[in-house]
This record gives sequence, structure tokens and C-alpha cells, in this order.
Amino acid sequence: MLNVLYYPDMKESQTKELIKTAAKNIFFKKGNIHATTQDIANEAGVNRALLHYYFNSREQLYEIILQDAFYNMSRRLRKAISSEASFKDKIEKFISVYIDESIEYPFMENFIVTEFNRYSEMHITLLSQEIAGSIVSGFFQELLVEMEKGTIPAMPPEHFLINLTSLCSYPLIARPLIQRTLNMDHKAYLDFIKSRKQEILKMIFRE
Amino acid sequence: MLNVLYYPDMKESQTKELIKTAAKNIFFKKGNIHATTQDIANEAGVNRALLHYYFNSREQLYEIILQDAFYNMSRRLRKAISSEASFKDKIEKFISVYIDESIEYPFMENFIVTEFNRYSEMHITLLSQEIAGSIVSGFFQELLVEMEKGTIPAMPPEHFLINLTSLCSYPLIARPLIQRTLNMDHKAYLDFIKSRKQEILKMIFRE
Amino acid sequence: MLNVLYYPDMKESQTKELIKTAAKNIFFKKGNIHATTQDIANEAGVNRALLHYYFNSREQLYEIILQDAFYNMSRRLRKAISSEASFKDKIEKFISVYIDESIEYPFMENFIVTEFNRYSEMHITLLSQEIAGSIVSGFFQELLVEMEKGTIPAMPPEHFLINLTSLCSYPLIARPLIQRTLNMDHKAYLDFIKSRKQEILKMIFRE
Amino acid sequence: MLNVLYYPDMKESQTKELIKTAAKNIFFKKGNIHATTQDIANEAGVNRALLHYYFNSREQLYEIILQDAFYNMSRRLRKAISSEASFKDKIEKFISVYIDESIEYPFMENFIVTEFNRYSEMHITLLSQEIAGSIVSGFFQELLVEMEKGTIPAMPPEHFLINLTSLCSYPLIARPLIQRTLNMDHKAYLDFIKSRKQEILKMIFRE
DNA sequence: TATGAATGAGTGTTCATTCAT
DNA sequence: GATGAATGAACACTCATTCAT
Repeated sequence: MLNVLYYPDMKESQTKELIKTAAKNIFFKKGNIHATTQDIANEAGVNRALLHYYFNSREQLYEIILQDAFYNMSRRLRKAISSEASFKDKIEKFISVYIDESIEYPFMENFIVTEFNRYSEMHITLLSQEIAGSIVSGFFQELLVEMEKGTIPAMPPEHFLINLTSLCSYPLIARPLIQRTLNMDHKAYLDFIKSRKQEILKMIFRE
Repeated sequence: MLNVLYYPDMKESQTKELIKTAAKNIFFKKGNIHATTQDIANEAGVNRALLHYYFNSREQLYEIILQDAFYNMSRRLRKAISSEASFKDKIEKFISVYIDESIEYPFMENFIVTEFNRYSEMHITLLSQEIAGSIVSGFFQELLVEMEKGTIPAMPPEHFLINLTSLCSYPLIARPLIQRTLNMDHKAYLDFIKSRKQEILKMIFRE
Repeated sequence: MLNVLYYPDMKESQTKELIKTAAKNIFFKKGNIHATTQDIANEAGVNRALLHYYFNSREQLYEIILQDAFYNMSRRLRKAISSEASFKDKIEKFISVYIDESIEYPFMENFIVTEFNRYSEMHITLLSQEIAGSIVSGFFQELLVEMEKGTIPAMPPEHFLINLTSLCSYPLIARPLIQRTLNMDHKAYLDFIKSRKQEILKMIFRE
Repeated sequence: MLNVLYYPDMKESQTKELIKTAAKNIFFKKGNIHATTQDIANEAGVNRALLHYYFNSREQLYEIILQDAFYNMSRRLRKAISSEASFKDKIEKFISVYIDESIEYPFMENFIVTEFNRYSEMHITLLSQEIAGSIVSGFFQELLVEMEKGTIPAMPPEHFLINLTSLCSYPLIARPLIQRTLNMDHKAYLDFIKSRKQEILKMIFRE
């Protein structure tokens, strides 16, 4: 009512951002997948009805959160891979970005996987266009070249990609299990994760 | 439960087993983490009240399902690792068991991680005793020996273990993402997973 | 199955009595008006289904408990009043019986009043026949005679009866309130109640 | 309840009052101690969920209803007793207030006694402070003076107080029993109760 | 007689959502 | 924009009751 001017690239309503951030904190940081709209409203410090004002329904909030997270993630990875750097540097960047992202939002991948069942219709669009389309196929070409060169062991490129993401992602997804099994406190775990940046490189490039 | 003698592999009440199986199907196969008691009762084809008759509460059913799954899993893995076979055969067996288990219950690890926040107190016991205790430390010794021999690349044994489980587990946890990203149907995905048994071995042993 | 012999005037099935006693303990002693059939079964140490075997329904158990209690009470009171003793002795006996009964089953009157709404149809029969019929009218005649004689102050006999029962009953019905208000422990309360036998007499006969 | 200033006689939310009134009608007028939240919601003409919106739980509604009733009652009685009138007038007022209150809410005392077991922790505060503290001890002093003067028969003041409340309260608590036993219709019963105001006075003061 | 298993109906409670303000 | 009030639908759970054994 007061905003007479509207700039098309203006940040969305501050409150809307506030709510999204609150939701991300709960879902991706705290890992509380059973959170209610009230939980999110509390985290944001706003009224529960306001969520519906901005997002119409709980489901739509979920979807937007997911799309947002997905979009940010894939943009960063694409940036890492599609730079002009050497192949090895690109992989190093990829691992680094992936792990850093996962440290900030440890439950994000977990959340995506879990919720994928219910919202499978929509993400596809984003996913295929973002990754499958522009990145994957190009990346696969590059991989084949590097295998030819002997930089990396020969294998179907799908396996290489999955190996790479597995080595990055799983230790972060499974944090609670790992901490308990290997008896690590928070700091020990973080050190372990950071040291993986090098260990994964060694694994990939067989140094 | 009035029986004085209790054989550990004695079948519990058939209906109780039925309900547990139904719950496992929903949680671990379908990945429906938001399932209600009604969903589980429907899957089992019994009355909703019967769940409470046997498990007292939803939470207790959750816990029992988790403990059960966990116990079975770790028993199989321990069997794989603690055999008299050669090191390489043992790893091969480990991968095979791990993947086969995950094919049957693709959402199990995911479920465990997600629910770990809420039930963190209890699983620990099982986990530490089963894995950390009898397996991990012994396995780590063995790893160091093999690294000395040059069978596997030298690295902190924790990283070896996590690399191994990452390569096995993540592709199964992230199934929905992978299928969409790499454009695989159900059969293609299954073939991909099965072929990983060899690919992971190659990755581990640098052949 | 084992009881070959059955004497017609034998106490009702021992188990039936057991359940009735359990119910009386819960309703009249513990004052747990919200007790479930499971509570009663537990108190009796039998299976819940057995209550239905003997009493068909929860409601019928209630009714039988009430009738039983009512019958015992009114029989004792009638005995007290319809003896050949002097009027004053009879009143004394009445008070004594009433209070002793209430000490054993402190919540009984309370229970009767509370449940009367739901079962109002049935008690009437018993009540009118037992008390209204044989006792009340006869007792009222006697009261009028005593008022004439000046033993007790002149008043409508209904008020005399209600005064008498009020002075006996209320302190027992309101036990929890009284104990808290007058700061009495269990022993102090019991002493207080017992001393009332004399105090009520004084009140009635204006000594 | 965010208001910094809180006037004790400030009206709470109209709907909240509506629900409290409905609950009082059911518990204290109808004597339906087994009433469900649905029963209360129906009586109030609102949705069942609204009870929880205002009172969080059934138990808390119970407690508030009890405290409310208790507070009102004891305030009225205190007013009756602590006036500047003569002793006899005060007792007359006490009886009158007590009986009028009980005519409006005949099952209230009964309800309080019955529920006291479960909520014994809380009412105590109110009870002791309201009655035991400010009223009882002062009243007892006054009684001893009057006994000295011979206005009322000598007896421990506790017995006098209990006699007084017994004569007022019991006929109202036991309404269903009395109506059946003495064969009174509603009008006859009400006349009987009203005439007791005089009869109790006679009983107390031995005129 | 006695019981474990099973169920339908209901009970308190929570939740996402709507609406008037 | 933002909120308190209100609700229908669902939820986990309880209960009295039935039934096969």
C-alpha cells in the first residue's frame, strides 16, 4: 500500500525473505523435517497466518524453499565446473563448493531426497534444465577427454559423477551416524570434513 | 511373552511382525517419512488401534523399527567383514551386502539420519556396541596392515571407511535425484546400482 | 470347570465378588470416578474381558455396585432405627452406623449423587422401597411423637431427617476440602470425625 | 494478556467467557462430570478446537473453572462474614449466600470434592489463602466470643463451622437422593431448600 | 471360566487454513 | 501487511466391547 514504486529486480518483500530464511534454518540446519507452520512462524517471529499470505499454503512454501536451495546450489556448481580453469582445478572447486554448502546446510540434501517423493512433479523441470541440460552433458564430454588423457581412471562418466558427489555428500548427510560411530565431537567432525577436501582429490586423481 | 524360555530367533506374534513389516515398507521402501499410524495400519491391513495394542505408541513403533533395521544391517556387515576370507573378498562382500540391503530398503539410511535428531539417546547404544565396538577398531587395524602392504592407498582409516560407505550408500539414498538428473528409468537405475559393485571395487583397489 | 458342586445359596462366584470389591475400592475408597474397566480389572487382578463376562457392560457393573452399596447401607440404617431401643439410642446408633460406613467408603455418597443423573431410572425402585417405604414414614411418625414430648425441637420431620444426615454425611463427603481448609492431617481428620458422633448428638438433642 | 495493566474486573475475551459459562453449566448445573470437550463445545456453540485455543487443554479448563468458582464463592462468603453487622445477621447472610449459590450451581461442591483428588496441588493455594487464612481464624475468634456470651452453644469452633456448612450444603449436594426419597418434585424441593434458611438458623441458635 | 487379540467409536489435541479487521 | 479468532480435517491414542479359543 505504501510502496508506490516497484523495481522489477527489487528484492522480494523483506518479510517473505525472513520467512524463507526461517524455514531454511529449520529444515536445512536443524533438520527438523516434521516442522509445522507454527514452528516456522516462531522461528521467523511472525504470525502463522502470514505464511499463508505470502506462500498460500504449506506445500507451496516447501516447494519454493526447495527450488531456491536447488537453484543456488546448482548455480554454484555450474560456476565451479564451467570456468576456464584446468580440469583438476575445476574438480577441486566443485568439491570445495559442495562441501562448504553442505556444512552450512547439512540437512539440505537429506531434505530434498526425503521430500522428493511428494513433490516429484515439479522439481524435475528445474533439475533437468539446470543440471541435466547445461551441465551434465558438457561435463561428461570433458570427463571422457580426461579419461583418454589418463588424468582420471576410465569408467562410465555417470559413475565418475556419482562417485564424486557420493564422496562429498554422504559424510555430511550421515553426520549424526558418523559422529556417534567414530566417536567425534563437533570440532573433530568439522576437521574431518575439511580434511576430506584433500582426501577426495587423492581418491579421484589417484595420486 | 509369558514363556520362561526365550529363543532369540523365536518368532514374535505374527501380527506384530506383520505390522513391523508394513512399517518398514512404508518408511524404508516408500520413503514416506510423514506416514501416519493410519497409513501403517492400512498397509498392514489391520485396525489402527492394534498398533497401540502391540507398540503402545507411534514413537515406540518407530524406535523398534529402527533398532530392528539397525541390528540386522550391522549383523550382516559384521558377518561380511569378520569372515576368514581375504581382505579383498571381504570388502567385496561388504559392498555387495551393503548395496543389496540398500536396494531392498533404499530409504532406510535416510530415515535413520532424519529421525536421529529425535531419538538420538537410544540408537547410540546399539550403534556403538554393534559397530564401533566389535567391528570398527578391528577393521581399522586390518586396514593399516593392507595400506602397509600397498593393497589400498595410504590414508587415515576413518577416511577409508567413510569413502567406502559413501560410494555404496549415497547412490541409493539419492535415488530420486539421480534418476531425474541422469534421466534413468527404474531398470536403468537398478542396472547402474548393480554395476557399481564392480566400479566401487575398482575405485577402492585402484586396479 | 473345577467346581463340580454348586450350592444354591452359595456366595456368588468368587471372581464376581472379587471384581465387585475391586470396583468398590476404586469408586468408594479411592474416589476415582473416572476409572476405566481396565483400572478395575487391574485392581482385581483379572482380565478386562472378564468384567464383561460377569457384568455384560460397564454400565451394568456400575448399577450393581450402586445397588449393592445402597442396599447394605439402608439395611444397616433400618436396623439401627427399627430396633426396640429408646429414641435417643436409636439416633445414636443411626449416627454411629452412618459415620462408620462413611469412614470405610468415604466417596460412596459422592459417587451415588454424581452418578444418579445417568442411572436415575433404576435406583428409584430400590430407594423408595427400602427407605421411603418401610423406614421414612414410620420414622416420621416417631419424630412427631418425640417433638410432642419435647425430646427434640419441633420442626417438619423432613428437616429433622435432612439435618441429621447432613451433619453426618457432609463432613465425610467434603473430606478433601475440610482437611485443607482446617489444615488437618489424616489422623486429625479421623479424630475430628469420630468426635462428631457426640457433637451431632448434642446438636440434635440440645443438651 | 500482553497488557501491562490488568484490571481484575476487566472482561476477558467474550468467547473465553462463553466457554467458561458453558463449562460451568455442564459441570455445576447439570452435574455431568463425565462431560467431554465436545459436550462443552456444543453447549457453548463453538468448535471443539476453540477450547484448546483458549485453554490449551481440557485439564487447564477444568482448573480455571474450579479456581473461578472457588474464588467467587469464597469472596461472597467472606463478604457475608466480614461485614459490620451483628453476629446473628452475619450467620443469616452466610446461610443465605451459601444456599443461593448452591441453588444456582447445585453440583459445584460435589464436583470440587470429586475432582480434588486429581488437582490437589493447585486448589490448595487459593483455598488456604482465601478461606483458611483471612476468614477462618478471624471467624473462629468471633465464635468463641459468642459462645462465651451464650448466643450459640459451646463447642470447638471447627465443629460449629462444619455443622453450619453441612446444614447448608448437603441438602443441595444430595438433591437427587432427597427428591426421590422424600418424593418431591422440583418446586417442592426448591420450597424445601428455601425454608431451610430459617430452619438452619433455628438449629444454630436454638430458638 | 478365563484370556489374548482385535475392533469401532470416540477423545483430547494439533494443524493448516480462512476470514474479518 | 499483519494479526487474532475461528474452524474442519486429521492425528495419536483410549476405551468398552466382542470373539475365538
